[in-house]
Formats: sequence, structure tokens, C-alpha cells
Amino acid sequence: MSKIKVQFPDNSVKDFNSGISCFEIVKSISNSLAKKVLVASYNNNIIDLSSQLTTDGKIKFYTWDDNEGKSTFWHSSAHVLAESVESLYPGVKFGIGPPISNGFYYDIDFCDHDVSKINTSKIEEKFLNLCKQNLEFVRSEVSKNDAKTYFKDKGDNLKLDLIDDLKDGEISFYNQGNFTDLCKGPHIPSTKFIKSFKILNTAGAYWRGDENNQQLTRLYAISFPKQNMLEDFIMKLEEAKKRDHRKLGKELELFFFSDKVGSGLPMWLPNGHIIRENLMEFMRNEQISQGYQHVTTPHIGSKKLYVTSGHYEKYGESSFKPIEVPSDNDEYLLKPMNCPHHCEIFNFKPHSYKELPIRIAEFGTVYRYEQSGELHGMTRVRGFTQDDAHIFCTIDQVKEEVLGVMDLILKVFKSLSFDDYKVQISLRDKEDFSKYIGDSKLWDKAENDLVDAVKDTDVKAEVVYGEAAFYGPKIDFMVSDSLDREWQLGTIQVDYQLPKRFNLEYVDKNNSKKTPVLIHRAPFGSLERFIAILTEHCEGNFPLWISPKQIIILPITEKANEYAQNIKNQLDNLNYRTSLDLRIEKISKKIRDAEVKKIPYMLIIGEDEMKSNTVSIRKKSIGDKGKVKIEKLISMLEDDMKS
RNA sequence: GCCGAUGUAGCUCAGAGGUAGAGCACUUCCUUGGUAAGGAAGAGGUCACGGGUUCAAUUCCCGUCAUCGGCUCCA
Repeated sequence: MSKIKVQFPDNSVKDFNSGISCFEIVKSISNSLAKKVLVASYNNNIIDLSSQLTTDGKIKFYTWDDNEGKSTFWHSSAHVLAESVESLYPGVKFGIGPPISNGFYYDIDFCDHDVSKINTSKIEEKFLNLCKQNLEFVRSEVSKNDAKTYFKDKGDNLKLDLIDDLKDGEISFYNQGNFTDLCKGPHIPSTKFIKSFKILNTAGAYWRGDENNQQLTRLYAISFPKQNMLEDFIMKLEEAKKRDHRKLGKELELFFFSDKVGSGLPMWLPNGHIIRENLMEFMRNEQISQGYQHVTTPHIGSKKLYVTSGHYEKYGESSFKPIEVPSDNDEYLLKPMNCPHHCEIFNFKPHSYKELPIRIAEFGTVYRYEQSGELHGMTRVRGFTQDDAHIFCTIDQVKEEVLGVMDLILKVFKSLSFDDYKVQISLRDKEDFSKYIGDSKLWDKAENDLVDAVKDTDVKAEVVYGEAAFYGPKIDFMVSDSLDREWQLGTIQVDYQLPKRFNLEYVDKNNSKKTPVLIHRAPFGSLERFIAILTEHCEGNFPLWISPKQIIILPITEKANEYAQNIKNQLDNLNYRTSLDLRIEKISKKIRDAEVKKIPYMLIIGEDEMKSNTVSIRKKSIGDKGKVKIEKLISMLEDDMKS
């Protein structure tokens, strides 16, 4: 019998008989690993443990602790979910059922079954029942014809649709129990590994992600190799929900929405306003030091402005309806973006190349008629304020300006401890250019400029095709919310089109007229969304410099009121946001209330402090920091304000 | 916009075909207490809105609006 050489991750090599399965190999090296291994890879191809090896190669085994193991586990779970659903709701049709970052889903056409009557606990019961039966996942290679025949007989048009895109000779089925699915695999050996399972939610999802197709029912679910893992997961989910900015926004009185004002139109309450103002102040100072000039433009603009920019044609449908005015033929739009206004500001007077780059910044409030189903707390609203700016520069300056903006964005993220962000370079769709305006050569240049600029930094960016704006490519900074939903915050966009449309010009060295390049950029993106994410990241415990309420003074008895008021006056004079709790309540009650309000500093004042001319500091979530003189307190506060 | 769920006091939630309840918050009174909830009393709701069924609807049905979970979209 011929032998093969198999190399292990520690680089050791062993000989095995050709045709040995991955599982036999793992069993030969470690019984304990064999018990928990879920899937293997050979020469970097991920394969079933039952796969037989006939060539030399490198082997690797994956357990639940590896991403490969988890996603295989969840992928297999999706098949069991399908089997459970099919047994309870005969005749359903299956779309796709992939693993995702936390669990898996299956898109299902429930046909004549009433979707609103789906009994998830019945499905869960059936699922766990199937797992206990220790059903093996068995792979079989099938011809395209046989595959088609199988699903034609079954009446599953969705699978037939999928098979159409596959090549003959590359089609495989997996079977477990009474269920066979079209699937390239691999899978875990059997259902016995799955010990807990829960359907998390149901949702509608268009077939193949296209809204012109039928809508299927997507079941989101998760499964684990141990029961307590599910409990931990659910607990973490509950914890994450406590950080939700919509919940905290209400509790901390940051903002709210009113039906009477309108859907998606946030109202900033005094506490939230303070956060906004501080972030704006911070950004304004950063921008001034980077050579930006701030401007103010109106909230509405002539419709013609947006026809010129091309935005009206592209987004007119998803804007608030134009405002008609009786006195002339013009119509006005609630400003959906600031760029046309800033282009007009550039046009106010002629410019020399010596002035460039000109950086025009504005905290501009814009209004967009977002689809009703898209509104989401403060992260997706219909009226929001961008920390917007437009940089007008020469073609040669683009890269340096992009780098400058990246610096600024990274500084902002760092200042607010956003260390978990993703950078995405959004380029044109590879095939379909019809969505974009302008000369393809200029697009190439703009795309190269962005990619080049990112290469000059330490930032790791992912290139995504088809995500560019209609006028140019962009670099987006994405951050996740407490429930792992990704949101775009900062953005940098290179645009060769808008300056042309607005006939922007500067005079170059040779006294000839040139068109500047426009860079759109916003580090926060939208203040609304940024504050939402910031709130979730710090769970409402804002850094001192942002915190709406910074200090609360808690006198123990009425005897300390006067002294407390005196301390408050001193802190007021230093512009700290200080409040005083004069209620006749026990100190523990006052402390609890201050903790719940997430006020960073509590100053507890009783007879001891009055006598020694001190205050007792209690820091939120940390506790008693002891008695200090007021001067010491002030220097502590000063230090804290810097972080 | 689409699929599904939800909408009861300021907040978090119970409840039932015969016009509503708890806890917290609020008001008043008592309590002057040293590091996360002192006690008592009181006040608070067209049960999202509009139709329909019924002797009777907040409850059942239909529609609208809003919110939530997704999908699609995102200048």
C-alpha cells in the first residue's frame, strides 16, 4: 500500500497509508483532540474529517475554539435547522443557510404556512431531538443533472436557482437523517456535537439580496457544543442591550423623538446638547490647527443647486419634497448635503494656486428622507449634523490632504478610545459603471490616490468594490455598536466631478485656469450617529470633558449645605458642570441616584469635611477616594479633563 | 419601501369582552441619616390613532402612525 507524508502544524511529518481519513489521523496522534475536533484542512483546503487523503500535504485540525471550527459547527447547525423546519412544515423551500459571526441563519420560503404562526419552540425541540440522534453528515458528489432532478422532484425552485450557477463536477450534497442539502461543505462529523440551540429572531430577506425578488423568511439562530455556552451568550446579549444608546439616551436624558415633531427627527435635550457642543468645540479646535476655515450656510438651497451637483437626479426621490415658494418659479430643497453650498463659497472670489488647499468646514445640519424601515435611533435619522468640510486642492495635493484627514480622524478616534474600528476603501463596482458619473480616467486617478494614501499609513484597510459614492471613491471608518451592527462614521471622499459641475477654477503658475479637486470629509460623520456609538462604547460613562454632569455635591445633613454651596461656587467659577443635591435624603440614597445618573464625581460633605476644610471624593463606579483639600480636587479634575 | 413583532401612568412592565394595576419617578408629611434605594399618604392613564363587530371594545377584526428585529437603500 502506498504511503503519504503528512505534515502537522508543529512541522513534524508522519507517514500514513494512502486513503487514511483525517479523523483516523487525529485519532492516531491524540485521543483528547479527536474527541473535540470538528473539521480539518489539508494544504489549506478546509475539508470534512471523513475525507480520505491520498497525497502528501499539510494538515490542520480545528475545534470550537477556532473560527473555522465555529463556522463549520454553525453551518452544520443550519442544516439541522432546515431538517427541523421541514419536518414540522412540509413543503417549505430552502434558500441559503450560512454561518455568520454570531450563529447562522436559513432563508426559507414557508409557502402556504402562515409565517406569523411559526412555532419557534417546537422547532427548537425538534432540533435538539435530531442532535441527540447522532446523525452523521455524509457528503456525496453529484452531477449537475442529478442535482437538478433531485430538487425538481422536491419542488425547491430556490435550490434549482442556485444549481444554475454551479459547474457540473463541482456539485456536492450533504445528507443527515432525513434531509439532503445542496452544499459544498465541509461539515462537522455528526449532530451529537450540538448540545444547545436557540432561534434568535425571524426576519424577512429578499432572495439573493435583490428587492425585486420574492421575500423569504430568515430564521436567525445560534448553537453551541455546551449548554452553558448558550446561557452565557444570552446573558451577554442582555448586557449588550443595556448599552443601547436608545435606552441610555432616554435614561440619561440625552435626546428623544416625538411623533408630533416627526419620525427620525431627533430632539437634543440639555444633557445631550452639552455632549454635542463639547465634541464640536473639540473638532473646531483641531480643524483650526489644521488650517480649516469655518463657515455657516443656510438649511435650504435652490433646487437648481442640486440639479447642478447631480444629487437631485440621483437622490431626489429619497429627499424631502421640494419647498415651493409663491413669488417665483424656483423651488427649494431642505439641504441634503453641504457640498454645493461650499462650492459656491469657493466661487465667491477667484483663487490662485498659492491659496490652495482651501479647507472649508461647517457643522452643517442636513435632511434626508430615509426609508421608514431604515430609521434606527440616532444612528439613522432624517435630520442630522455633519462635521463636514470640503478641501479644494490641486491634483498633486490630493494624497497629502487625504493623509492629513486620516491623521485627524485617527486622532479623534484615539481621543475617544475608539480602538476597534475598520477602515474600508470603497471603489467602483468592478462590472457596472452605470451608477457613477464622470470620466473613467479621473476615477482611476482618484481610486489610486486613495489606495496610495492608505498605503502610506499603518492603517489596515479592506478594499470593497461597488461601495463608492456616485461621484467618487471613498475611505470609510466603520465602528460597531453594542449589538455588533457596523456603522460608518468618518469618511473621506475624492471627487473630480463636482468642481467641474460648479465650474470651480483656480489660476495656476502659468496663469491658466484649472479645475481644483474636491475632497469631502467628515471625521465624526454625523454627530447623531457618532454620539450614539460613543454612548454605547462608554455605556453612558462619558469622559469627564464630555460628561453632561461632571460633579455632584452631596451634603450629608442640612448643616453642610452652606459649605457645600461654597464649594459649588468655586467649581462653577472654574466652569465645571456642578450640581448640588440638597434633598433631605440619606447619603446612600443620594449616592445611588448620582451613580444611576452616571455622574463622574461625587463630593460628599459632612461635619468632618467642614472641620478639616476638605471634600470627600467618590468616583463613579470606583468608590471612596478619601478626603482632599479643594486645591487638590481641582488639580485632580484638571488632570482628568485632559484624558 | 418590504417581511415579522410590539404600542397600557414620566420610566420599566402586569392585566382582562363589562371603561385599569405594580415598582420606580413625582407631590406632601415624618425622618438630619457617613459612601448604591428610610417610612407614610397622595396625585398620574380617551389603554397610539381611526374605523368595524357587539347590548358593551382598551381587550376581537381591519386600516393608519410610531417603535423594535431583519432585508433593501444609504449623497
